[in-house]
Amino acid sequence: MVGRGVSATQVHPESGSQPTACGDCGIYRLCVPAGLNQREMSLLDHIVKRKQTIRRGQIIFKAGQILDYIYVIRSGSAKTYLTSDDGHVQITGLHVPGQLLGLSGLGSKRYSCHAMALETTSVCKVSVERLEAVADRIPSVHYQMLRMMSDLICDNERLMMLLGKRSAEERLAAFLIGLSRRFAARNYSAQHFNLSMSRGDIGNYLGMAEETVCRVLSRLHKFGLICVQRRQVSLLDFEALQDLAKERVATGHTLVPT
Amino acid sequence: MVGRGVSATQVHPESGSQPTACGDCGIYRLCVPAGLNQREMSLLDHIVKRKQTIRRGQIIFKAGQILDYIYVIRSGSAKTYLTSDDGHVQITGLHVPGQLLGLSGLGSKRYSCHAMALETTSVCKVSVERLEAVADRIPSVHYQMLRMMSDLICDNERLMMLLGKRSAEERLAAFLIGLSRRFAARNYSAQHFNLSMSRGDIGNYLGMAEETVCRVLSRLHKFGLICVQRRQVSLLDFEALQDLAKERVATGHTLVPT
DNA sequence: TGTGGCGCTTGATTTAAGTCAAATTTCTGC
DNA sequence: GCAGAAATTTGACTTAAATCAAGCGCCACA
Repeated sequence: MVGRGVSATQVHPESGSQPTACGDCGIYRLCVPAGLNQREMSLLDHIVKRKQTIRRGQIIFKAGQILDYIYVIRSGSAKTYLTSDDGHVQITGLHVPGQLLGLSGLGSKRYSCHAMALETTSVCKVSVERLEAVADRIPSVHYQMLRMMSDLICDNERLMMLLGKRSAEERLAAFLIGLSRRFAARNYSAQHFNLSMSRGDIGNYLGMAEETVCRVLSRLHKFGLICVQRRQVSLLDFEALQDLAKERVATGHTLVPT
Repeated sequence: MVGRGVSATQVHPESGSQPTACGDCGIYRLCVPAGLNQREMSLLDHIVKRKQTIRRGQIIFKAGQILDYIYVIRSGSAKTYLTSDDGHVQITGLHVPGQLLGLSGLGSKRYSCHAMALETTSVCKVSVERLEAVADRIPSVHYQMLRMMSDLICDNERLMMLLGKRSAEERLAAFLIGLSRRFAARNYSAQHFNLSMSRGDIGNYLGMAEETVCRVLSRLHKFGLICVQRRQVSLLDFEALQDLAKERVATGHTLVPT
């Protein structure tokens, strides 16, 4: 059984410590300072407001606001989403430690989407103005920014592939595998983790009804591919999940109860 | 009746002329040199290989190849797409004049997707290596790159909103309106234009079957919102299309034949 | 100028997933 | 600890869109 109420994010050795310089941060390889030398990193260090804590459900920024800060997730997670005039909401991203929030607004100087913490989340705040000043002096910071943005675009491309034309089962399997890989890259457990989003949010993100998310999760559980209890997930058969996520057989290849 | 076989893209005053400096290019405001001064633009001018012509169906680059050039569409259009190991294809973008191709590969130094011309298309080729050299000397070029990438991310966010959870009718209406707006921004006709993609491609892009694209287009035609003949489209009732694209009424609000 | 083929269209049928509804469990604030 | 709210689950039914299938029309190329 999976430990109840113990979030995977609490496993990280970093949490609970005092604000740290970028070089000592557990995720700096995934963050802006990756590839900078000592001197460059120290310049960056000076413009980062470290370790703001944001509670679950709290809004980090809203679409349309002036883009004053870029946020980096240190621990926890956040969702980004758009809302249309008719009240429809679309979640556009699920963000985990090491990811930057706000990049899509750099062009217009305004946030292009809303961002909300999905759990208690620790972020670094970087003033855009000062970041630009530093970037003008250190070309590699510019390249880091470009890298992170192009990575974001690649993520979006992959997500589009997922949303394009796949069954609910395939999408959810791919979603779980993708999450697992991202956690693995951050030294969290790839097998046991916490879905910080509600069923409704997952459904919105993946383009299916909340009830469908429940049903598919139940089915995957019943067939022993995963174990879900509320928001705790364990991936039991990674291989089978991968097959489900990738394979496209012409005739409806789905799991059916015996 | 819409002129048969005359592509909207041929309306542009630019086409047919000789290679031009960036400052004389009809779309420079949408392109990298936007906002540069004379001196900066002239530096950029020197590293641009102008006016390569690519024929319909020709591949511009493939995913995985070393990212040597960024391409800018001068006229025509291109699609970008991903392929998965199982042969599934997902179109991730439809690109029109002024848009850059290849940006998503900047992080990994390899193209992250394939790109193919949808019609006879004219592009500028920019060496990434030399672009980076120029960008290191002219900070504003860096900002232009950032701007174009963040715009691309915004486009993707909006697309995700579209694909998320909307009916076939809404998606197609939004697709047509979006295309129309993009053409308008480029001084092409917002009312009459050429769908450079096949029904199959549109379906793939919007996450629906080819047959559904046909049926929805027919329906929109029958109700007088648009006029379609093969790939020539005229938007006859922009208002109604907008309503269709945006409005979300709880009870299935769709056009039904009397 | 005929012809093969691809792209498009339309109809009939099936089906995956949505919607509605209700029970149950878990969380939160007091 | 308890009441109320929120999240999750499951079942029954409906439906939008997919699939299967066949015919048509335009275009390219011999």
